[in-house]
Amino acid sequence: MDEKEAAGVFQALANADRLGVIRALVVAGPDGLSAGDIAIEVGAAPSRASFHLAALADAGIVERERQSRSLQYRLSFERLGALLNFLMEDCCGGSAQLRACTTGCSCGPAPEKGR
Amino acid sequence: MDEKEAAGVFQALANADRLGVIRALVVAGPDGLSAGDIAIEVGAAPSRASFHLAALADAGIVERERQSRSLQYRLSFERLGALLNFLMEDCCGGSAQLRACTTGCSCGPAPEKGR
DNA sequence: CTTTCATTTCAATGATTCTTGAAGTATTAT
DNA sequence: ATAATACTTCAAGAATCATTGAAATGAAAG
Repeated sequence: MDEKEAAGVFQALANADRLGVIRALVVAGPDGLSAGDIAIEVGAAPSRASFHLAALADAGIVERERQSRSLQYRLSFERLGALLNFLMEDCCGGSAQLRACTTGCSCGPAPEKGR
Repeated sequence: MDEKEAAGVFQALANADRLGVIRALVVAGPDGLSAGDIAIEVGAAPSRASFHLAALADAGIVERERQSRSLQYRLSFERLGALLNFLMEDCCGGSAQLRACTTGCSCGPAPEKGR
């Protein structure tokens, strides 16, 4: 992932509705949620929800699959993880200082360079 | 950090020039860089660099301090770490699945909820 | 085959964001 | 004081993004 691609993924995260979608999809688990349920969950009209889902799908953050009438969306943890890796490693050089500020992660010592 | 604030910080990261600024500031270390040096580093005209630096400063990602004639910018690792925490913990509920996709971090087991 | 349901796409509009060059502000040197 | 340096702010225009409601598509049911 290069800077331009990462910028696109960050752009996809740069919206409260879309972060709400992600939160809902994490809660929903591996089965995901239908577009309609997501729309209700974030309190947006169908076309608005669809617009935001398309932005997330374009960025690769969500994947969709038709399930009879409805489209089921689920989160791409791989993609989200790749973005975090870009920021931590490629952009910030695995900075120990940044690592230290990331309390959500019970990290051991910084990994060796080039692993 | 709530969804709206996080969206603002993601917006600040949603630009290749600004990611370049961050990269340059990580490399520069704790002393940071002057606005002029940053402009050269990312290959942008002064006013354009200033515009992007203002976006980063508004989002709290960089801090600045006058040093004689020039303004010295440095990265706020705290702020960047807080964003990563928001995504990992508040938004994604500390998801083991996301953790597993974040190879940059040599994590042990997921931290207990509410630590 | 027509209707219904679920969702997307379209079109129009308004709001933000980005870029550029010119003008303005702060700080130091002569 | 004047000039030079280092930035920022402003103004105008182009580009992108978001919201709304209406129309179109795809899948299933009657």
